Amino acid sequence: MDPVLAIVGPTATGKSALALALAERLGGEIVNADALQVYRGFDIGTAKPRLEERARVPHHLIDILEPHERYSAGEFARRAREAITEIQERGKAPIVVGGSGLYLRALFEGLSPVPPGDPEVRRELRERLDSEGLAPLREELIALDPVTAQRLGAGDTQRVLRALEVALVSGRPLSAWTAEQPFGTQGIAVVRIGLTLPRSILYDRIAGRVTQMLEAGWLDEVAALLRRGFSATLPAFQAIGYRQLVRYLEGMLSLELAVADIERETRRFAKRQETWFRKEPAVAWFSAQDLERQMPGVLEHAKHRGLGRAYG
RNA sequence: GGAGGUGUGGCCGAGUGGACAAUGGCAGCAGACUGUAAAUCUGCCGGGCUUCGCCCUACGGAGGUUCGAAUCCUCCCGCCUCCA
Repeated sequence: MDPVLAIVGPTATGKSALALALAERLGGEIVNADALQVYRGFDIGTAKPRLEERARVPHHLIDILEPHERYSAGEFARRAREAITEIQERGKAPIVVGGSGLYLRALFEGLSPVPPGDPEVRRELRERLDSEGLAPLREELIALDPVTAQRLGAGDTQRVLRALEVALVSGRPLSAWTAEQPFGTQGIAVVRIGLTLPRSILYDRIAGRVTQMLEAGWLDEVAALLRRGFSATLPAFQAIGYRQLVRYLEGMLSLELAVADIERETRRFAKRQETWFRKEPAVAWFSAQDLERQMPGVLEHAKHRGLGRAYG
């Protein structure tokens, strides 16, 4: 079986556009590797491909969940594998597109088989965090899983809670699970194409895109979601932009400050994505400044790396 | 012309005699990341070094007081407000 093509890179570089062009040229189908485009109703702020674009090429793993439903790297990897298999059975080329590094790693390298968490335990930990603070929880983690505790930053709330949850639910430390079957032991073959831009250009694009999103009715979108009764504390509402616009709608923040914050957080996010993908193995980087002109190089690279059958 | 205020590192902004190369934020740079990942977290950020430390230059400018000054005094320069 041919390897799977993956388009990676920071936000606002045009990954979706490139994927669409490639899919049309090659008779491919797109598998979305984005943590937020899965949610119905989160459209504008997630830069979700438009319906018209999705009509041109099949897109998978978009609009598959309601905003209150839970998604995760593992869930993504399972669904993406299914989608890839189906696409290949149809004789089409799967093209995975997304900027969520962990999700892509989960798909292509496989997560360690850590047992599922327990919502009840998670809720209790959350409550303890609110009442006692992080320090005692961290102490407990040091007792239950010193290896992981050592590894984590003292203030890393999210990971401390997660590690504690695993240890409490499974009776084994997270470090034991991951040691047993580390990343990479159940991977699938992939050819990675990376899109990149000089910082200054990328930052300009980010600012421009925020403006465009607002003009396209982003505020109405957020207001509509809240009106439907979805809690602003849902993970989906913690996404960049959504959390700021919620605060604006609640009168806690001026629109001007909200926009500035959205741009800033998006820039920082893009930087984090670059850091992640930079160390990712065998990414072939292409300039995102003129995607059309990059096509031949991208196709050539894909062919070289074993995508001959579908791309020949 | 008179009265008052103010001048801090790329920017904003704390600091009013020693613990100050100077809180914090922004901007910038680098990094971590195993099921919430658009999340969560970390480091650097005046200059130079042999970088858990040392040296130099620094808080508008010049002097002064003091063992010691971003912090007090004097003069000068810039900016702001009010009165004329």
